[in-house]
Amino acid sequence: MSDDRWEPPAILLAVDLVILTLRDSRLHVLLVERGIEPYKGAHALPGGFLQHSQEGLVAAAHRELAEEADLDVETLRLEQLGVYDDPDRDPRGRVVSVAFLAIAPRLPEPTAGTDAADAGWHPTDRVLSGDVRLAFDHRRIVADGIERARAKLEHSALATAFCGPTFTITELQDVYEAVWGMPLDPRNFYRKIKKTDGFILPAGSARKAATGRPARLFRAGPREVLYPPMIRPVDSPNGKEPVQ
Amino acid sequence: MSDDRWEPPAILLAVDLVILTLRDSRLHVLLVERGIEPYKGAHALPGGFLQHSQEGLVAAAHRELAEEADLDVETLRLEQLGVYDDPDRDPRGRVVSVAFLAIAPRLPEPTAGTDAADAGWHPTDRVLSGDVRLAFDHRRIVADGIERARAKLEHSALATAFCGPTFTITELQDVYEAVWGMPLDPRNFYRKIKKTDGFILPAGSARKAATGRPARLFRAGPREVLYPPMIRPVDSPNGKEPVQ
DNA sequence: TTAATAGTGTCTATTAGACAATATGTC
DNA sequence: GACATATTGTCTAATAGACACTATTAA
Repeated sequence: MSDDRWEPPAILLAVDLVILTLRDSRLHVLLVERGIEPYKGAHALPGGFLQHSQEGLVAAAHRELAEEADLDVETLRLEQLGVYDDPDRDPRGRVVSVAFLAIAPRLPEPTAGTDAADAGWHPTDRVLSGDVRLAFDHRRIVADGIERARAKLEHSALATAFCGPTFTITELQDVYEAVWGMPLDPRNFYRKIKKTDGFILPAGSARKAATGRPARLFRAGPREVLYPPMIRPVDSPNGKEPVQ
Repeated sequence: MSDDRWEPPAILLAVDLVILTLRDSRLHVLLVERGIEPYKGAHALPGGFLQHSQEGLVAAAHRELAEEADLDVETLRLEQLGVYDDPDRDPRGRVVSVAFLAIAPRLPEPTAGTDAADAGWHPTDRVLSGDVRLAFDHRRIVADGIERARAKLEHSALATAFCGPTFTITELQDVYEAVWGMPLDPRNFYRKIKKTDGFILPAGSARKAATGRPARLFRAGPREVLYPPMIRPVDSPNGKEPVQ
């Protein structure tokens, strides 16, 4: 610990938010355009410093999201993603940032707030590929957030958080396909979802049909943890052969 | 973000360490006896404040571990466990703590360092049950660390980190049984482990036998991610609580 | 009717789980 | 020999994956 004359180090605490949503069956992340230096004009995750010593991290995250993107944030469930503390990650000095992850259903285009020149959804693949360049270490944070979402889709009912209050099983499959980045067999998916007790519940009668048979509607069920889990087809994990 | 006359809040950053090991087939956690207020004399996780503004979190964790428990810490791989930021968690003021998790093979009894009156291994069940009371919110942190270890045993080769350089399959099973807290069938376990390519590699010939047939020796293989995963028998699909 | 999507059924290869049988050491 | 633990084998129920088939709407 410390002796009595020890001087607390000057370290700033910040929060960064990875907000993911689905638009046109593609995974998108919420980015702002930075209005101040450093990285002025560059894209970045919403976020900022804790404002006073009693402010909680989650409270700060909600505040920044409201300030920068004017999103209705009450319904978002923030989950701790990790701490980013590379001493050189911010040119202003030592900034330790706690990243949060949240999943949003289809939301209206956010309006720019005060601090950020612009806020909007960007396809995650354009961020990961480097086509959209992010300030600080935010690309890494986005990558970590996506990987977390992929993993959580396997073991939790997180997928329903991407959907509105009611949804079809095909819409739910769209979520899995977009986040996992791979196609799934609709028939096996349907069977697996319906056999997982408490994952989804019937919600009224059928609806929707630009064409084809109308789909039944469901809503999120009480089950949070999926057991057995949804299985993410092997893309190429750590060197396992397709078949022995 | 901030305007130019904004005063940085006085927030202290700390690290806490959950070091788990196996002793007599029971899961143990490393605790120190606090030598200073608050909670002087109580058990607590090793940890402490960042000492200067350029010190990294992992570096601080290593330093504290060396100071307080005099453990050879070079081989420990620290993994971020989470951030604990309840404004009331420390009576001295606002202390935000980053917890790390590490798994240690059987280690010698640690010797007390300078800051801590005593350091030693304590069975985790006595911590979780409340028989051993911890300072601050450290009981919660230990619980989170154990749950993380349980989950990681399913999908990673973490179990080998509990073992020495070489081990038998039965010893590996002991790890799973102790961390998961449930018995496993040795024959099915044996088959499952051996069919997972790259999990373990043969290491010399047989050895060890107080009684019974000598077991073959193995060492950790290159595989880090287990696919398909080890399956934790369902005893209660305990839900994960949302991060506050 | 056709087109298009929703939903069901069926077969097969794999595997988790239960547990018998055999191997190899010490006493 | 008895005993204890390690290792292999075998049977069965469950299920992921592939895919044919039926159902229900709009045009």
